[in-house]
This record gives sequence, C-alpha cells and structure tokens, in this order.
Amino acid sequence: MDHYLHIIKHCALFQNIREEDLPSLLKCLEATMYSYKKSSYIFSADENISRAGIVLSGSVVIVQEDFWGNRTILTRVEAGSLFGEAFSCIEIQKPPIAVVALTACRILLINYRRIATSCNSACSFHISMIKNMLSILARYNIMLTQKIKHVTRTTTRQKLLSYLSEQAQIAASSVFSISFNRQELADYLAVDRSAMSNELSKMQAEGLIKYNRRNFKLLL
Amino acid sequence: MDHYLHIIKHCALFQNIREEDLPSLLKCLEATMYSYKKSSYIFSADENISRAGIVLSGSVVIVQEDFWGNRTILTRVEAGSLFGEAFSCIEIQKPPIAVVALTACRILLINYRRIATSCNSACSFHISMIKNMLSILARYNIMLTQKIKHVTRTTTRQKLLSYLSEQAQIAASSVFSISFNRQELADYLAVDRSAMSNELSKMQAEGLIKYNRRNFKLLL
DNA sequence: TCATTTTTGTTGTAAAAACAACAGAATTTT
DNA sequence: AAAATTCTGTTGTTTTTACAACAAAAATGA
Repeated sequence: MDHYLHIIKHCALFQNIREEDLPSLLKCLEATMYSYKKSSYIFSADENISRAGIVLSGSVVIVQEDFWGNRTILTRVEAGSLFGEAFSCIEIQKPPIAVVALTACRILLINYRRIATSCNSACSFHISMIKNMLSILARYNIMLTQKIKHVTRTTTRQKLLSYLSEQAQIAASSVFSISFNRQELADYLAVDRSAMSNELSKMQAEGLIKYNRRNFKLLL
Repeated sequence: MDHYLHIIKHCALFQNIREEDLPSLLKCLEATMYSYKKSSYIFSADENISRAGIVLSGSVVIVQEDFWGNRTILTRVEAGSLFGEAFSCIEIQKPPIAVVALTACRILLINYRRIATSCNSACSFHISMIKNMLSILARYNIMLTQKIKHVTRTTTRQKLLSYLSEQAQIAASSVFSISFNRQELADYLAVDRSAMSNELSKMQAEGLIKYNRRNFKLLL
C-alpha cells in the first residue's frame, strides 16, 4: 500500500491533510487494498455498497446495466480518483450502479461512513475530509449533469457534437484524444456503436471533424 | 419569512439543528426571501450561481436549455427542498443549468458558501449543516443517476416503463399520481410529447397501464 | 357563464436509429 | 512471426422517433 502513497496523497478526499497524518487516517478508514482483473466487478449492482474505492492503478467504469445486459457508462474513473462515494454517505439497499474494472487494477477500499457519521470533532482532518467529500460530490453532480446534457440530445450527431465539444473545451484545444474506445463511447452516449461509427464517418465526410481512432480534431 | 418557519425547519439542510438556533443561523446565511411569477427564471444559465435556494411555496424545475430553446427537466423541486446546492459548494463560471418557477413561488436564497468555507468549528450547527449537505448532495447524485437510467433506454416505451416503475416503487403502490404534466414528462424523459402521448395510448390499449391525466395504474 | 388558454390525444410523413451481419485493420497473445 | 482476438467501419432492413398539424377536453379567468 505504501507503494501507492504518492497516488493516495493526491486524492481529492485527502486534500488539506498533512502527509504524516495519512497512515493513521488510512487505518482509521479501514483502508484495504485489492486487485482486480480486467472486466471483473468491483461493486455489482443490487448488493449494498458500504465502502468507497480509490483507484490506485488501472481504471474502472461506473455502469448501469439493465436486465438484458445493456450497459450505460456513467463515467470512467482513473488512478487517484474516488468512486462509490455517494453510497458511503447514505444508506441504499439496492444501488443503481455497478463498478467494473476496465483494465487490471488495484483498488483501495475505505470505510468512509464510519468516520463521517461518528466524527470526533477533535480530529481536525475529519472535518477536512468531510469538506473534501462535499466538493467531490458536487463535482460528480455536475459531471452527471453534463452527461445528461449529452444523452438527451435528439440525434446521434448532436450527442457526438455535444460530447466532443466538451472534450475540446476540457483539452482547451480543437485537437484532443478521448479516453473511450468506440463501444465505450457508444455506451456512454447511449447509442448503437455501428450507427455511431457511421455518423462519425458522415461528419468527417462533411468536413465537421477529423479523427483517427481516439484522436479527434474539431473543424469549427 | 417567519411565516415559513415551519417549512424551513423541516428542510433537510437544517436537520439536527435546534429550532431556537434557526433565526441566528438564517442571519448568518444571509437568508433573503424573494417572490417569482410562474415561468420566470430564478437562476438563469451562464450566470454565476453563488447562492442556494430553498423553496418556501410553489414549485420550481431545474432545467437544461440548449441554444434552440429545447428544454430538459432534471428534476422538479417542491416546497421545503433545496436547489443549486452543488454550485454553493464549488465555484463554476457557467453553470450548465437554469432554475425556472413552475408555479408562482417564494424562494429563500442563502449564502451557504460563506459558512462552509470559513467554518468556525465552535458553532456546532455548522458541522451539522455540512453533514446534511453531504447527504443532500449524495441523494441528488442518486436522483440524477436514476434519471440517466430512464433517458438512456432506447425506446419511448422503455423510458416510460422505467419512469413509471420507479414512481410506483416510490408510491409503494401500482396506483399513483405523477407530478409532471405531459409536456413536462416529455421534457424529463427527453422525448417528443406527441409521440409520448401516442405511446401511452398504445400501452393502455395493450393493457399494460391505465391512466387518466396524472393518475396512473400499472397492470404488471 | 362564456371566452380564452392550456393540456392532452390523434394521425400522417419524413428522418433517424437500432439491429444484424460482415470485412478489414489493429492489437494482443502464443 | 503467426494466430487469435479485439476494435472499427460499412451496408441494408426494419422499427421507432421527431415533427407538424389539428381536434377535443379541461382548466382558467374575466
């Protein structure tokens, strides 16, 4: 675990907490490290999520899956980021999401709830952590709001442009790479992959965009 | 404002705070009451949101609007509930949402940020309020996740069934009323109203549901 | 009460998407 | 290096949707 301390200390949850406090804090959070193979479930839907996870290496996706196995990707989570935090804050019997390893990964599971609910206000880092959590949740909210913005566009083209514009804005450049492959992007935008590939081709033919695999360029 | 104290004290933000502390707390939050006419904007998109709102009477909707005026409803907020809280927690230049009065309403605007960021830990209710905020944000997260579940279904019928099932579950009954009219529901599910009405008719004809206006019954 | 406005349901048409099936390219594994 | 697997693009068909236009019902308000 110590091997990943440089990842952990940069996690948004531990901002404004002194590095020397981290080890005891992690003990307090019952932090335990696990390894997962590609495509394995870290949290599966319909089982109570009582801990939050921090990605130490690799990456995971938060997904919604329906009865027939159709998958929607809510977001991709990279090393250094937190997931499952909302379920650490409130008790939910059947969480509406699952977490799946996109690549082989190492995950630190923590029992955040134990700290937040029985907080001894003498510990200064508890209050720091709760405030960090506020900011993480607020950001996650806004991320979900952005996703809703994309998926509620009426046509596949509009969804793509909405998503690609956001990525260009994040990259602060009209040239950028995306973290999703085609199937994952289709799952994120809730469209059919082949129809989406087809639409991308048309958009390129019309001179709206240029792309090769994960590299894109917006042409106004 | 005192007239609405019974609403305010039940607001999730003020749970575990003694009623006698409320007046000074509200002063601390710079709470100010405003009235809005039906359809007017309480927060408009692209203007910095620095305060959160509590609905005292009437109801509002959180919406996303695109350049062409297409509107998606994120959620409806009733008396006693909070909105705009995510933007009180983190600074955002251009919020992706607007808040519109669905009916004539009275709103209490509060400066939550001032409290959360420069918290004097001597005030016991500050920590209570921050914890309440955590729970509100977590719930809002889950609500957004549910909405994404609905809007990412592929057909209008699936979207309707996904939404109606959730409502039945919330009501704990197969007979229930919904808070949206047809246009609002279409805006929430991101479909065309007339196509949706048409689909509802078909579903009724096929014996899947029975409905009259806002009253629904699921027939398995 | 009557007129006006809002809400809901209905129908037809054109556009778009899902779905399926497949081929070639790229990547990974052996 | 070759084989196997994964990823991406392409095409055609069927289903579904958006859009438009309108009529009836209900709610509002003067």
